[in-house]
Amino acid sequence: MSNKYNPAEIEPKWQQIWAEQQLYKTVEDPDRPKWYALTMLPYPSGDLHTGHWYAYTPSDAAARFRRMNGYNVFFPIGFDAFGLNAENAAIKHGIHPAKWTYANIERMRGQLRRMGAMWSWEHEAVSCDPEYYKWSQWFFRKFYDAGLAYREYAPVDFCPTCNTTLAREQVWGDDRHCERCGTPVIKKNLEQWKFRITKYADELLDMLDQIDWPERVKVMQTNWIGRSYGAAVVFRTEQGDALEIFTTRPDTLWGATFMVLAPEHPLVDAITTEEHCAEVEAYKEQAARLSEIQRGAADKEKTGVFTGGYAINPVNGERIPIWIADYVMMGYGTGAIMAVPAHDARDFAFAKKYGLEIRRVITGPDGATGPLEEAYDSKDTGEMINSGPFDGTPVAGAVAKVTEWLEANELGRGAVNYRLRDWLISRQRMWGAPIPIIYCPNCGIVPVPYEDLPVLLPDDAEFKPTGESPLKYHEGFRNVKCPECGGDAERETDTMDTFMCSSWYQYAYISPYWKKGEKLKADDMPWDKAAGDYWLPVDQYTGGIEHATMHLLYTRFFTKALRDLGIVNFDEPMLRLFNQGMILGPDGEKMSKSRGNVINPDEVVDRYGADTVRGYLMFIGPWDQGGPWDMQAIEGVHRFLHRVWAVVTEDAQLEKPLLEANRAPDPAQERALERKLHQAILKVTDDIQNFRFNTAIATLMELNNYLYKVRDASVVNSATWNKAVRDLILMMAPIFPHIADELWHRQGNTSSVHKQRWPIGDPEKAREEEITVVVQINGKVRDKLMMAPGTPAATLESEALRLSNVVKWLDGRSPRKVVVVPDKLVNIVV
RNA sequence: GGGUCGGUGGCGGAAUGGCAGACGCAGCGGACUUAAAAUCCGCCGGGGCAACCCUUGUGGGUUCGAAUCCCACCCGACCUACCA
Repeated sequence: MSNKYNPAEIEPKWQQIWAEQQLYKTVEDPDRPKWYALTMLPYPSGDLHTGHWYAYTPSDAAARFRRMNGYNVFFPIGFDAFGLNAENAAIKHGIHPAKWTYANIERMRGQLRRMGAMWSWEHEAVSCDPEYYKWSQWFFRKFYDAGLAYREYAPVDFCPTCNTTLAREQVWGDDRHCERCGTPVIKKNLEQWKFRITKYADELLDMLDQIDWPERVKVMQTNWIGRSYGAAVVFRTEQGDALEIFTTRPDTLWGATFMVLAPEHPLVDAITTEEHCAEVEAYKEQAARLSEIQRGAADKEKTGVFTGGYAINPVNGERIPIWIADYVMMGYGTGAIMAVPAHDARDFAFAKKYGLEIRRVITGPDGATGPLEEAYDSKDTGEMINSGPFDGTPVAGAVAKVTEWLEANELGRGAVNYRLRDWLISRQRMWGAPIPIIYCPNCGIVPVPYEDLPVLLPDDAEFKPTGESPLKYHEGFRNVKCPECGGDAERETDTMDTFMCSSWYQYAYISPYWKKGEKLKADDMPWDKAAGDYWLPVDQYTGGIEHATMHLLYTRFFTKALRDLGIVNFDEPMLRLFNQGMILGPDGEKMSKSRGNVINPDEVVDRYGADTVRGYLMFIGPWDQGGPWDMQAIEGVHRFLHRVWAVVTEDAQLEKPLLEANRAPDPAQERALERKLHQAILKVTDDIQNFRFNTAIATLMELNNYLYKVRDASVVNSATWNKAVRDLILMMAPIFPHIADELWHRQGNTSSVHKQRWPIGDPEKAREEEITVVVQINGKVRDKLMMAPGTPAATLESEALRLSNVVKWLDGRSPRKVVVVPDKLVNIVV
């Protein structure tokens, strides 16, 4: 056995021993509290990068900590294995996506094992396995039966590079680009499958209060769902067509001097007069073209054209012109607005530009009624004017009063509007779970019967460089007999959004590939119910913030849908969430091949070992903050491990009697060490519990430095010393699992350090016997007192006033006031 | 435009109303070595010989006392956006 710390030797050794002893195998145990620790599963790109290490090793440390604290911890891992990369590789290299994917998974399993994490590998789930996607299809079928899955012809976002439609959540940024590849999306009119997530809009919003998630994720989801209260008011065109609008300001209805429709609005053609026809057509075309590129920045100059048509304002019977403009979106509200230029900035700008009437219906804060320089949009200050029966009504509370009046007069009603759209799940790609639907010329849309699941992906698909899904051209796949009439029919060739597969993986882990090879039924249970009842829901979820309005929204919806289907009996899938930050390259920029700032974790592990890499990543700073990789700073953590190794193994080799005969035990030193130890235990316990790994490691370093300081003193090999060394090893176990187990065994233990209980810090033993009390004069430190804790304020004051420095600074003046904070300070004010 | 988070030594960061800079990196000095590396010990915000003074983006405020709380502003990161 080598006496030097050699991670290359001990790390593979312990990884093998842990695997052989099935140290991390999980079984349900009703006698222990359960803890389901989940971390976002990787996409099998083929290489584990530093970001994976940054996401996974701290969550592993937290899981290990829970385990040492008596929890029965479930910490599974798997692969989100469908997706376009595999398909692109297939087109490029002519290999089937499954082959590419499974080869990558195999490689990544090896890389993941090098982290030394405590994953329950026996629960691994791979979403592209037919025994997995059989259930993804089963859920689709359940949603279809429940009316939560439907097919709709509508304008949708399409990525021309990925050759597929996208959900609204997967279109990002100002330029509306594809979340996956960055290409700006285009609009297409297509018939697509959607999930009715909007049914749960209120619940998704309101239940955010019940989960312990980071505030910024809650804010992002709140904004994304975008609930706003107001009124729906029905205007009429002169031809008599109803023209419904949504407004958050029904109190400004009397100020509506024109209306604006989105260029795509279905009534545009009906209201456009012959005279304006050419202009309107031209504008519509321009808007359509623009939306394909992009409608541009928000501060863009507003444009629009008059249709020649008029509408009747229901509250005052006024005839107002109808315009079309691209600042009104078909995808929000009804695609039509009443324009109140006096009290809406956008309408104001539009009215100014086109010379439309601006009529003030709310007074200014000072009672002003004159012409406006800019839109006045206060909901709190002012009163209504030029508003018929409401003149004189204070604007605060006016929305409710007007809404009531609208309802009483059957002109409109209170309404809630959401920004959230239904989740478009159709993807025109091959490498995904096929949507289990058959189109029959006689029977129409026919869902694949439960017992016929899964609808398998063909393994002889032909990949064309056109980027189109091979399923479309695969006769054997596409042609099918109708399950109802037995006649010739065709399968749906679109597959499901991969976010569908990752919406339920936390359940798949419970019993991976449940009912393997069995036929499914409508009333099946997708996992072992008893195991699910024990483990669910997830107690702690960790992962990146980039999924705030995608995966994290979808999986919440999914769980609510499952609850309504009677499959789960809770409302929220993940009770706590923590978002780690992003690890950056040494230059402080996002790691990327093109920047050449990528740190390859394999190489760093080769050089320093997994424990050092784990510890370094956790030592950089707060986990949710991320930060740049520092080539040199990692040495500090590595050095720390060497120093721990040295002090522990040297001590073990000493084999000297408990205390050398010529040295008397020094109770003061022993007490000091004991105090330091218990302070460290309390601090490290609190820190790890709250994911503050950086300060936890700093505390371990401090304790180790202290051991160095006292190692030549008479405490060495005393019971106090041995306890300190033992607890240091225990506290290192979650973050540095390999070196901890090695040192633990070298201390003579035979059972793994990872089966031990976390040390308990005793606040009594951690307490200082003497406290430095700062003595200030006018808030400036002038002297210090060493006092016993709990010394009464009066004593502190009189002691402080006797200090020579204090006497000198007072210079004969008498204190005006003395502030005493026991155990902290005395502040003398003159 | 709106929202969220942040701004502390040469660097990563600690301290969330009570001694600013824990811990680590880099740097400096010393021990060991023929020498270097490694290791160990010490120093390490700025000014000043010193007593002391200055110092947490800027300016105000609250307080006996502010990096921490409040107001205004500047800068940065992320999210979001003609949302009616």
